[in-house]
Amino acid sequence: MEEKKHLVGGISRKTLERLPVYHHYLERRDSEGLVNISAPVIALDLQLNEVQVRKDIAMVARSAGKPKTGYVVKDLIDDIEEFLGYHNTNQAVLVGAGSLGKALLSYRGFEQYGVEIVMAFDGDAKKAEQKVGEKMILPMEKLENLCRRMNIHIGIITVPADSAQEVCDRLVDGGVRAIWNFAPIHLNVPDHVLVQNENMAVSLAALSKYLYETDKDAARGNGV
Amino acid sequence: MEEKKHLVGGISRKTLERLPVYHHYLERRDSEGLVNISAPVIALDLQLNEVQVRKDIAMVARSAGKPKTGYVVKDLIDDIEEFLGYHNTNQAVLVGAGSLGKALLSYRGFEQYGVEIVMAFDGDAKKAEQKVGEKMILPMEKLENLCRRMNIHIGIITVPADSAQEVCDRLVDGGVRAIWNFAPIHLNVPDHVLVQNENMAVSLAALSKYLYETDKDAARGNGV
DNA sequence: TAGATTGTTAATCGATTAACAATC
DNA sequence: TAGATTGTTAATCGATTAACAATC
Repeated sequence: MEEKKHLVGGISRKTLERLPVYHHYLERRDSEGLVNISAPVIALDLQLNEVQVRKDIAMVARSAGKPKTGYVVKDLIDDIEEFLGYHNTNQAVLVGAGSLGKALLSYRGFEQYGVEIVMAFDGDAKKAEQKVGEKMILPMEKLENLCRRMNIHIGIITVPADSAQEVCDRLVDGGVRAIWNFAPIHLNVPDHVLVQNENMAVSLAALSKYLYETDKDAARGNGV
Repeated sequence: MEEKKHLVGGISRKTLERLPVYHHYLERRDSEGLVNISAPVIALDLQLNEVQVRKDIAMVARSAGKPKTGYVVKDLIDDIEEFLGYHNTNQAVLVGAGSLGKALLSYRGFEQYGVEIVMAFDGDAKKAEQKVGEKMILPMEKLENLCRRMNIHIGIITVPADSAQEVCDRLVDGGVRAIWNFAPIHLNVPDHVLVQNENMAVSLAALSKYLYETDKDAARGNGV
């Protein structure tokens, strides 16, 4: 019953993380006119292990690579796109039209990955009824109802941590099955709902920590 | 020589990811007036293993927990903040004042984690010399020079993937030692530089994939 | 005291890397 | 053919979980 921890659809989380990186890399190599590519070359350029590259590719490729020549770049791109579902667009709603929320609303980049934000919700009456780009900001009251009626399955949470769990519950009530959470908080959800944490605090923590440690080492080294 | 892969300052990456989650959780419990807390309770609420919680705490806590009573909530909060360096602020620059970049510029939340964005750079002359909130957007020419002069060690990359590597190189030239990369691309950096990828494409891929798989399963189940 | 909880050592699990036969 | 590269099986490594003695 605790399946979804490491695997999403039979593929390890780590592999899933690398696929978009391969994808972008291959697109670039393709635009340079490269036709074939081998695992060792990919591994070298992306600083990965070549066996790992081969195994990742084996998870998604529909045709095998050829010894000596490697893989067909264009095929690999297609296979990754197909596997990640870049072509079947999912509609999403965003809750919390603060600065981060508005940025995501106006960000074009997501459609490339098959996700389209169609509208936003915000508890603040002043924000509601405004528009960001083409997208309406609606009052929270309409959330569950609209999600259900429009058959929306992805919710993006950009509210402060305090209200994130409540928003999460309401999204789930509205039929949302996948949640992209920008609040630095653990969300409790039913088993059938996937939570994807975009935890910026984590990244910042890692950065600060690294600088702190290296500064400390440097100070020690210098005898300062 | 390949140390920094899993560990940042002696602590495993996974533990580092959980620390901000504990931190926020403990702040909430503290605000509820809770004085002591035990690992099993934390584990239950955050859906983690209790031994894992205890080990994570052991990495950062300066005083041991007491059998039967557990840990002092306030001490734990202090210890995590101290460990993650929330108190020693690092200045950062941001490169790429598109919609995402502007959002991060105007986002208040980072200062809480010890990172302050002091200015931004953009190649577009029209954007340069504008301001977002209190923060100047400056032309790219000044990047290396200003980073050096202001002794800035964190660079945030929000340019399109095509120019990310070039921007990265220039940040490193400017003396930046930690890079927060929002472009969906692998960055090559010298050994002493830490790259933290905030790979939104990964999250979206996981979400899409999950929905696709569960829809597929449902369709199979229904015989549709 | 009895029992909940700690910290730690040992067992398990998953992901990465190495070794190698197959093949174009 | 010779050798680069594939796919796969086995070994290693790290992180998670289980087991347990110590203790308040």
